[in-house]
Amino acid sequence: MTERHLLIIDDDEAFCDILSRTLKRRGFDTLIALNIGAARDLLRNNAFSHAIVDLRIGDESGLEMTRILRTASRETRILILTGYASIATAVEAIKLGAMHYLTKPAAVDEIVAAFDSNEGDAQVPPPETSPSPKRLEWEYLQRVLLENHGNISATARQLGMHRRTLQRKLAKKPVRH
Amino acid sequence: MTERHLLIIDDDEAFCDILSRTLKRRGFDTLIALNIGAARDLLRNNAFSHAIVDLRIGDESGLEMTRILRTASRETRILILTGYASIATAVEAIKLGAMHYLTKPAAVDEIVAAFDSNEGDAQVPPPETSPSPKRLEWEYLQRVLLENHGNISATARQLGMHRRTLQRKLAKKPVRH
DNA sequence: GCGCGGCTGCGACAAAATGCCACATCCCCA
DNA sequence: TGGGGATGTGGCATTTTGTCGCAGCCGCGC
Repeated sequence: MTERHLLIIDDDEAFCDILSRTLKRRGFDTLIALNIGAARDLLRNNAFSHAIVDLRIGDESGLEMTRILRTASRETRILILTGYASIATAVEAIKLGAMHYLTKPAAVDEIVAAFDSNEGDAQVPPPETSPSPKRLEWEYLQRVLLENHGNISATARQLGMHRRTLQRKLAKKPVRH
Repeated sequence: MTERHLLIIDDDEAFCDILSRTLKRRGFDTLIALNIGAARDLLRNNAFSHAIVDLRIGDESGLEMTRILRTASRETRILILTGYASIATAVEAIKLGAMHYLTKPAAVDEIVAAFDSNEGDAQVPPPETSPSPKRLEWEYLQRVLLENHGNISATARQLGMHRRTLQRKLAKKPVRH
């Protein structure tokens, strides 16, 4: 495997840490930047073959970050990974040269698969099995619930779902697969 | 104004007619194709500077149509316009060379603006609100479906859900928020 | 102490979604 | 011409929702 220097740009430090650690086990050599300034500094002294960027880096824009990465190197494989996904930003990101656009939550396998797709055009077959929609939803609910400090009513409002329904979903155990 | 030859590919004839008439008033010289075959025929004898393509042309794929258009001419400004919008297909379409991706219903002004807009000077802010679980699921289904090249049975297996259920979910239009 | 607003858990019931089986087509031939 | 797989659809039995309503708690200001 060739060198895989990966830069993760996301303002969520805990998320970065976990992602970084996991990807290191997968053979990536990762660095983290919590904002665009930090990323710029790292770019001065490093060349990255891969990058994962969040759309919202604090109050900064991941699209701007993408532009910077692209300017620094046309070789970098840029992956957008965000909880604030929209079609408009996806379109923009791809135009800017991002190679893929995933929404949180996403399995690490999916991230790696996205990076590997088209690499030397050896097509990666789709995984045998992916998380079920139920599983994805459960993780998502947990994440938003955390954002709302465990407030069920607020979470339900934010998600546009009925509080009763959210309660019931949370009461259930996560589906395995 | 330079010549604006526009090809509309959509299986909804009424929609095509209205759109065509409106855009003619805006100075476009439009032709309509209700399916890929018809579009192919028109491409044999015409060169188009612009194209609007629906993602679901009957049971055919707008992505496939985009590929064909791109092959026919690298100059054509291709706009995807669909009621079944998803991030996965948007990413794919832009990679294939579409210049923009709008969701139905879209104002004619938006369409024209999209055609006229030049390179990504667009400032797209990420959304404030989180997507509803339904929306997230829709996006996910579309993504996996694309991975499986549109094979519904395979997608259902991969996701561990019933094929019938997947069919039904796909048949529905995506929820807005 | 008291009322108010917001959050929470939960029962009940109708409406909608899902799981599951069956069948008729198609299409392809790795 | 056969077999295997994919697809579209109809018809149920089950589950899961959407919605209301009600009661209990808690923090806060008067």
